[in-house]
Amino acid sequence: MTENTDISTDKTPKPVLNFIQEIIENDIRNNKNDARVHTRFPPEPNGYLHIGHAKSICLNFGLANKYNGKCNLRFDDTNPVKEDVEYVDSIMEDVRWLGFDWEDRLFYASDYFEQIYEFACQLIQKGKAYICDLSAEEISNLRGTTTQAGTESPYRNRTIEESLDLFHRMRAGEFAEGSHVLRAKIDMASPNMHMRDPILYRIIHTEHHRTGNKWCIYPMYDFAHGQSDSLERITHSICTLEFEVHRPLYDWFIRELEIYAPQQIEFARLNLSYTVMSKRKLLELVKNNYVNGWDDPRMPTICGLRRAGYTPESIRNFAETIGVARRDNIIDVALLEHCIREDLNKKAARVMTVMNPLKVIITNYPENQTEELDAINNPEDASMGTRKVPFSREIYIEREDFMEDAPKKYFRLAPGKEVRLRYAYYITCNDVIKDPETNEIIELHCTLDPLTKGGSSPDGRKVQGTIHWVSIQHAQQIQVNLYERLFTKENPEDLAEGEDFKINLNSNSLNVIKAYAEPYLGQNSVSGSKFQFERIGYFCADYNSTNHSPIFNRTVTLKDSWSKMQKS
RNA sequence: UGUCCGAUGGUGUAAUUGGCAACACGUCUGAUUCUGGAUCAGAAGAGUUCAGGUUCGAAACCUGAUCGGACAACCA
Repeated sequence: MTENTDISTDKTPKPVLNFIQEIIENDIRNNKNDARVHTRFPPEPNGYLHIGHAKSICLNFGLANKYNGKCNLRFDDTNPVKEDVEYVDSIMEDVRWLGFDWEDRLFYASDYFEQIYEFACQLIQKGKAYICDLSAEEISNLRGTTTQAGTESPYRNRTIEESLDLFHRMRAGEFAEGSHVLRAKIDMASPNMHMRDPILYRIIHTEHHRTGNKWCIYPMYDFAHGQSDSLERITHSICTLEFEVHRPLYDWFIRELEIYAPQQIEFARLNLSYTVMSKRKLLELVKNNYVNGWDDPRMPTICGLRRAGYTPESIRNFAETIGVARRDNIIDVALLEHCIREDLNKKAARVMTVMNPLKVIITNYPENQTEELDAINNPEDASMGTRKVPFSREIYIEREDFMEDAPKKYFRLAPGKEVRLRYAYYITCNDVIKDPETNEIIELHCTLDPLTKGGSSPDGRKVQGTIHWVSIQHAQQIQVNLYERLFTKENPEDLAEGEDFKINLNSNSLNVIKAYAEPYLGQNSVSGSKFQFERIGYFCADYNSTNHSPIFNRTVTLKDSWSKMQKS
C-alpha cells in the first residue's frame, strides 16, 4: 500500500500565484532579506483614493498578510503646493475602511527630509551632484529629446565646494524659487531621459502641511521615494508600470549612496470600463460640479463606492478576482457589480418598496381592515429572521408590473390574469380605470382569493408571477437616488481629435425619485445600512438620511433577465 | 524615428516553468424557485498577434515583423 498521509494536498487545487507572489516565494526560498517580506502603500496626499488605489492597497497589504510580513502606510509628501491634511485624513480612513492595518507604521517622506538632505550632500561631495542655475525652461531645452542626446549644463563642472555652499544657502532661504536646483551628474546622452542629470531638489517657499516653514527646499519624488523605501527596509517596492523607467535612476541613487536596496516590481494599473481613473480628471468632475463631491456614489473613489453601498469585502474580493499582471487592461465594471451583488445577496435584508406607483384597490377586501403578514428578511440567511408587513384594501404596485396587452411571456399582472402579491394573496385584475382625458391608467380593481393568504393556495395551482407591493395607508415616502454609470462610453477617454472626455458623460446618471416603502425600512435604517429592495436592486441609506426623511442610494440593480429578453 | 515594456475566448487572469489551453465575469440553454433575484446543470466562444527557427513536442525558448503602452514636469 502506498503511503498517503496527507489526502488534503491531493484535493486542494494548487494555488495560482501571480507573478509578484512568484518573485516573493522565490526570494523567501533563497532566504533573501532573511526571508522577510515588507511592503508599503505610498500615496501622495493630493487627492482621494479610488478603486485603482484599492487594487494597490489590497496587493501590498495582502502580500504582507499572506507572507507573514508587514506593510507600511507612507505618505509621499514632497510637494507642499499640492498636498493637504484633508487628503491624508481621507486616505487613512479609506485604507482602514478597506480593512487594513498599518499598526504603528505610519510614515511620511517628510519624516526623512533631514536624512535625504544628507544624502544630497553626500552626492555633491562625491562629485555626483551639482547646483544648476539654469531656468526651468533652459533645463528643459537642454535635455534633448527621446531620439537626441541632451547638452550638459554650463554649471555641471562647478566645484564641489561651490555646489555645497550654494546648496546650504538654498536651504537657508537665500534664493528665490526657480533660481537654483540640485541636479545629479549622470549622463546627458542616456537613452533614458530620467538619467539626463535629473533634478534632485528645488526651492519652494510654501508651508508644508507637516514640516511647516522648516524647509524651503524639497526633494523631488524620484530623490525621495527610493530612499524612503530603503530607510524603511522595504523588501519589495511594488508600483505601477510607469515607474519602470525610473528604476535605473533609483538603483543609481542606492548604489552611489551605498544603502540598502529594495527590489522594485511594477504591475499594470487598473482601468475600469465606463469611468475615468486619473486624479486630474476626477478632480475636474468635482470642481466643476459634474458630480456632488469626491464621495458622489457615481465616482470610482473609495468614499464614493462606500457611499453607494459597496462593502470592503466586495472590493477586496474584486481586487483578488482581477489579478495582477503587467499588461494594460480594462476591467468590465460588470465584474465589480457582480462582486457587490454576491456579497449583498448574503447580507442585505429584503424589503418591499414601490418606485413608480400604480394604485390597486382590492375590491373584495374590507375597507377598514388591516392585517400583518409574515415576510422573510433574507431567504439566503434564516438567522436574519422575519418581519410583519401590513396589508390593506389599497396598495401600490409597480407600474411596470401591469400591462394591458401583455405578451404571453409576461408573467406579471394583466386584465383577467392572476399573480401573487409577495407574502400576501393571489389577486386577479378585473378592471382598469383610466383618466378619460389622457387615457392614462390611474388605478386597477382586483379581487383576492382569501384562501391564498400568505402566498400559497391549498389547491396547489400555480401563478406565473410574484410582484411586490406596499400598503398605501402604511407606506412611508422615501427619497431614492437612482444612480447609473457616469459615462455612456466603455472607454470615456477614447476620443476624436479635440474632443473632451466630458462629452461622454451620461446625462442621466442621477435620477432622484420619491418612492414608497413598507414601514420596516424606515424603522430599521441608519446611515450606511444596506437593503435589497425586492425585485429592484440593492440600496444603501445615505448619511443625510433621517428617520423622518429617509434617503437611499442605489448601489446596483438586481440582474434582470426580463428586461434583457425585452431588448432582444 | 530612440529606449524600455507588453500581446492567450467578448473582458480579465491561469497553464505544474517545454507535454493535448483552465478559471472567473459576461453570453446562451435547461431545471428549480413566493424575488424574471439566488441556486443547480449544461453550452457556445481562443488553438495563444504574424512569419520563420530550435525541439519528438512551443502559448512558453530564439530571430524578425506587426500592433499597443510608457518615457523629454523645478508633478507623483
